[in-house]
Amino acid sequence: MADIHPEHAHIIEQTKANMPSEEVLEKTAEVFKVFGDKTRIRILAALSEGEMCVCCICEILGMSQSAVSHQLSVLKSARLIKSRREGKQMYYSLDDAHIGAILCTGISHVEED
Amino acid sequence: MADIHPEHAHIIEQTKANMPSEEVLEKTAEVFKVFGDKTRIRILAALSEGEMCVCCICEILGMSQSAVSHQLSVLKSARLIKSRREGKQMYYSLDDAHIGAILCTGISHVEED
DNA sequence: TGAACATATGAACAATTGTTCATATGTCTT
DNA sequence: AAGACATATGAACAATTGTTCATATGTTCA
Repeated sequence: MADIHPEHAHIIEQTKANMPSEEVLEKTAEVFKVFGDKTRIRILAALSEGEMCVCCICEILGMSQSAVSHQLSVLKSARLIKSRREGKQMYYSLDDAHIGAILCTGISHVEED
Repeated sequence: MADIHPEHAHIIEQTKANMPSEEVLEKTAEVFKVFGDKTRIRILAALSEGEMCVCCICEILGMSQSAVSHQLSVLKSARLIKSRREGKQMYYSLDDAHIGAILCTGISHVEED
């Protein structure tokens, strides 16, 4: 590992001081890890159109109920979506405004230039 | 897989029509996958304070030069950061405003409630 | 040119992850 | 209460990923 140049020392200290806590960074990485899968992104993109039941999501994605349900549970554990029961069906929706914003900005980054 | 209720049919069609292309969703998932690692999040958090050389990043993270360099190359391939050489040193910085925004919103989501 | 420095890269290994299949849970209707 | 329906969950397998170690590339200065 390279030596630390004296003129870098205070940048290092300053940056360390301004960084969010290790706990926050760890949890943030966990959240993005959940965004980092095509099936889950497709689910989130569908839900950004509005609340939806599981069978609709399966139909839109063209995937098995089991695969979708597993991913819904991952999304819910990470608090990216929330659920509501109506009779036999479960309706899912984005958890809060952050989720739509993150998704949107990510898509913009991909779509631009 | 459950049957499609008639009242759901048009929601399904509508949502399918409004979804970004498969290619965009795939690429978006790839971008978030890159955000989904603690080491890379720490690097991005450091770079959000400003441009920085590799040895500073190693020092801030307390990690080996090799591990950091590998992750920098992942971040760069995904166009989350860009680099600039100055003599023997490489300086890295966030690629564009989207990256800081995504990171920031993710951290906010974690820090709130 | 050669030595020293800063960073990059290839191979390899352990650990994590997404899907499928089978089955369980919870809800409604008769 | 039983059967049908909608969704959830456990086990298992293939595939992907992050780090380490060793070494290569590129740059400066004597």
